[in-house]
Amino acid sequence: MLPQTRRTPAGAAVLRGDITEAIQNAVVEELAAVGYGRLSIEAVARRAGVAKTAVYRRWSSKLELVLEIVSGVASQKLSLPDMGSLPGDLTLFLTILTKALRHPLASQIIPDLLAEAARNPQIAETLQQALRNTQHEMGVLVIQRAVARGELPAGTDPVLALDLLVGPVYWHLAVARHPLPNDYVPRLAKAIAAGLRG
Amino acid sequence: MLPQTRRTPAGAAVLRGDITEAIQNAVVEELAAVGYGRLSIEAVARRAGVAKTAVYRRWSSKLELVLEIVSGVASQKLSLPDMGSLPGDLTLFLTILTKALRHPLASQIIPDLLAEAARNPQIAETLQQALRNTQHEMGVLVIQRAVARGELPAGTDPVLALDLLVGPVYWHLAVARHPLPNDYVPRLAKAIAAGLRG
Amino acid sequence: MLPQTRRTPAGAAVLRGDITEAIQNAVVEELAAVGYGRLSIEAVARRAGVAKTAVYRRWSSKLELVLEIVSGVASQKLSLPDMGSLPGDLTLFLTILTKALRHPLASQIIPDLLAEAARNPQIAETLQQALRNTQHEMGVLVIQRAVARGELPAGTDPVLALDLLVGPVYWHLAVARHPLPNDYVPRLAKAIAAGLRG
Amino acid sequence: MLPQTRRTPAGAAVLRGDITEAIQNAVVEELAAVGYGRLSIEAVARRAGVAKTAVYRRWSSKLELVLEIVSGVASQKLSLPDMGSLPGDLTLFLTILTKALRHPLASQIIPDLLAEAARNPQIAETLQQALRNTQHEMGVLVIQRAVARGELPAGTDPVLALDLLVGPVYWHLAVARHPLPNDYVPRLAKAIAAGLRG
DNA sequence: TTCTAATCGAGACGGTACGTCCCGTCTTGCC
DNA sequence: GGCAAGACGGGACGTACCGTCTCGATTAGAA
Repeated sequence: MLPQTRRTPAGAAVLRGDITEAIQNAVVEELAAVGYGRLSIEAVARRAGVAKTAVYRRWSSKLELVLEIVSGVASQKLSLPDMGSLPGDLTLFLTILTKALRHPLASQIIPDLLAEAARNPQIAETLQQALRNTQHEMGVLVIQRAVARGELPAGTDPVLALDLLVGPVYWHLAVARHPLPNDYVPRLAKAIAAGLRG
Repeated sequence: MLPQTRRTPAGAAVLRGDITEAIQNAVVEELAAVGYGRLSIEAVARRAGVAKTAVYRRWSSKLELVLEIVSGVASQKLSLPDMGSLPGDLTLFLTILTKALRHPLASQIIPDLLAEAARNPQIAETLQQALRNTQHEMGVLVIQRAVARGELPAGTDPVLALDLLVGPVYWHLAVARHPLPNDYVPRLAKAIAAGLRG
Repeated sequence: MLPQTRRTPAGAAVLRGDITEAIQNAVVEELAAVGYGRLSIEAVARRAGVAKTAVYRRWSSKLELVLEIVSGVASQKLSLPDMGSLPGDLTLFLTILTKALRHPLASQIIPDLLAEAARNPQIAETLQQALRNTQHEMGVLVIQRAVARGELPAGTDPVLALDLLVGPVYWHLAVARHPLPNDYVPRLAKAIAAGLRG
Repeated sequence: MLPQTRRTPAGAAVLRGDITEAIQNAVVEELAAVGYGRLSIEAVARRAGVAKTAVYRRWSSKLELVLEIVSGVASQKLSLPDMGSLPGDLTLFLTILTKALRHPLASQIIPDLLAEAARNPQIAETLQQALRNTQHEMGVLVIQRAVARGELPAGTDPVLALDLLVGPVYWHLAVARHPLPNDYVPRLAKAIAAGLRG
């Protein structure tokens, strides 16, 4: 039996149940293209090859639409393997972080959502949770391991440590928007390790 | 002699020539309120208590409007007095930076413009220049002084140093949007100094 | 089954499909109020309680809008029952004419459209057609009947006759804007009959 | 001594005191071109090659501007020489009337002012006076002479007579906008004389 | 001759309407 | 019942004029 199909005027055939997925993909692309502020259900539906009613039947506003997608990403708790030493853990963490921040969609969408979070508490809260489930947990884990190994003093402030870990890379990539120079990650890892120790 | 005034139908009296200023203030407020993407000339004019034509007579698009304002801020080259030692210079720099980033309008507008810069090269370029004239120059100055004093090795990378200087604070305040804990600035200054030294 | 309705934000319920009619009524009222020259689509939409787009979806200019309405009136070909004698026919004709010209909207709109016709050929043409379908055909009919009855000579010029029939009433009501004195219609009918007979 | 001149940027030299006259000419031309409803002081000033302030210093509104011009025309009381017989007087009167109504500016402006009079009492009043000073007085004179000569009965209604005199010509020229056929005036005069007599 | 007052142009101001383009909402009718 | 199609009200666009108002320059006549 053939899967049920629908035909758009352009002739494209889309699997029936894939409408939800098509919309969500379209949302991500639209977010990257025009940002949250200019994102419109109309454009999302157009990009997904779907009628507006199909979108509104699933989500009642563009806020809901975006939050559900961000939440989906945020809920993936990441784990960080133990590399045996603070510099090793730092290097791995920074490598993962730089890779994530260099992903084209992420680098377009994240600053936009952060900006929107400045005026929309629901987006802010969802993003905080996403941060907590990713960078925060991973970063704290790195610090705890280093303290346990005796590489860092017991009173090391995880908040300050996290700022030192994530801030420079975020600033360099997402704000200053420069490419990473050679050996950036290991040199940064070394500096952070020294900074936290001293 | 009284200054010449104009009277709006509503009876408000506005100093002539202040129209330009009123518009620019309105732009800043609108940017903070709704962001660049949703900023409309119509709303700016309304908030400034001015006719749309008065805006279009001065700027031909909302991009020009915003760029001129950002450029205005960016052109104020700041100087940093020499505090005599690296920790002193770092503390002063971080104090200025945290104060700037905690300004309500700045904390609303900067992330928005950064997000917009991801898809608008002109905004990106203008922001880069603004950064260069402020954080960048000040930060490099701090490093050069420390090298001259022998507090840092001659080969210290100013790029990495700047990322360490600005990144954590920006991340903490503008991204994570948390208040600064006690003694944050001196502790961060100490950690950065240690990190840069070795 | 109840008729389908739409609800405006103000709560008014308007029958679907009546939008076209509401717009046309508004056009007539606006024409009477401010004339063709100052008629604006915006005001029409406002008066009709309808969005501007709803107007532009139907007509592309105020000229089209007005022409369609005038054409609508013009297309109603009127017939004139035979009263059996020239004075009778004349009286009936003049009665119908005076009634039409005393209608408040007509007396406001007709002079305005005539004035506009002096500089707009399309309006002029449409009005000519309207005249032909109403006064002209009826008037010629009256003359033909009288000739057939032997009340008027065979060579009676219908053009001159029509001018005598319509001109005085139009002048009195629409130009001089005076009310009709007592017995005006029968006295005028008698004079015209005598005049045509020679 | 040369007359004092002023120079416009375009280089045209205009006699100083002629500004008033230039404006009034421009008003007449604008009235004919766009009608009262769309007439604007701005366009008048432009056509006259004069600044808007020069107009507003003399008249406070376009109504005043137009009324003064119309009044100027209206104040010229016309007299009609006695041709010795009713047909002769009628023919002369109709000849003058048709000549006036065929003047290009008149045929453009009169219908427009009549239309405007339907919604502006001041214009209506001024026009009535103009009519009274021209057609009305002349027409009544024709009737009175004919009564005195015994060509018309004593009880002849001057109002009805005037409608018969002016209406057909106005209708034919200004409303139906047709050219006058051959012998129109004498044939019309004959018909009117017969109509009034019988 | 200098001053003052009037008048000129030029043009910025607030405002209204233009005709267009999207948008979110809602209804309809096909499948 | 879900879907597309599309009309609806609404809002902003950027433009074009308009009447009002202010300005600086030029002129004319009085001091």
